[in-house]
Amino acid sequence: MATQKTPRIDPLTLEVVELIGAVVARYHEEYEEAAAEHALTGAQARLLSLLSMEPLPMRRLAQKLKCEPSNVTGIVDRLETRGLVERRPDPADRRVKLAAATEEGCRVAHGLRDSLNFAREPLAGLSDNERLSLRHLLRRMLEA
Amino acid sequence: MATQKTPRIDPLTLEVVELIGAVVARYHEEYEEAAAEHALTGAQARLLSLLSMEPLPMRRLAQKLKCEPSNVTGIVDRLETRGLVERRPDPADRRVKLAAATEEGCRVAHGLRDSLNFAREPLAGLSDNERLSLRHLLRRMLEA
DNA sequence: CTCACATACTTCAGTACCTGAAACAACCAT
DNA sequence: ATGGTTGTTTCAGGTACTGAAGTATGTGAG
Repeated sequence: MATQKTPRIDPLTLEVVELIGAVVARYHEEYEEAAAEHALTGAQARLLSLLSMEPLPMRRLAQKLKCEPSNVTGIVDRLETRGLVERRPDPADRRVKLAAATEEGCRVAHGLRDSLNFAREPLAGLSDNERLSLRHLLRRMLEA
Repeated sequence: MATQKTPRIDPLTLEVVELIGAVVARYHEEYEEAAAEHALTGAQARLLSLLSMEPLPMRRLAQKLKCEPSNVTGIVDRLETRGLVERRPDPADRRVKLAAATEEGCRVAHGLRDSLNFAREPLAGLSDNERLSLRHLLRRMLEA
């Protein structure tokens, strides 16, 4: 177990991994860029996007963002200061605070989604058939 | 221009974008996880991986990481404190400091690459033909 | 050669993000 | 009622990042 590292490096797999890395890098780049256009950080944009669908307790936000609840407090604080998010009491449980996007917050979230042109640009060059097989392959990768 | 947002949302494209988002999320998750196993942050892991190929001036590192040079100083500082990276003078230009992975740094970088199992797990379920067409599609996406 | 300008790196102040521990309030089971 | 659990916040500590200022070195025009 000591001498044999990366037993057989299938060159095809290696290249695919590299390509995925490139896609990931590009996706992130464009996401941060789109967020910055709306004066949001990446974390703020992700959180606001979640809230634009439905209000969520802080706890759930932390789970979805895969971080500690204490972290969410700060991000929501900053968004609340800017009037994009508000905290509402949960009628069913007085411990819980529901974070919800304000009307303005929803507008910003939609603008963000629209300017997230990673959708159009790189996918535009693909035919419908190519998109179909891409969908199939990505699904298979993710179900593993 | 006010009423008509996201003119026609091709559902197929939308789903593919969503799937790419999921792949990106998963990739990042696993990358950070692999880095953490070696007591590295994501930024440190990326920088160390670059240096494990060849020594680079701080300036080049900033370009590759798409951040300010002043930021690289701090990351290299932390890695240098742990003996994973060292600063060498550039014989050709005394202004330049070449950051280079130490022997220990190279070991950690290789360990990182090995434990980056996003390669094996999700791609393992794909046949060679599927990998080939995935490669083709990713290439086409990136060349745009 | 010298002077002005550009380049490479660092330092510093300021912000955001993130974690883990501790505090607090509210829920819930016994 | 009591004791344990859960949801949120606060705080301390650390990393990441930017932009401005500072230092040292290279370089080109005169």
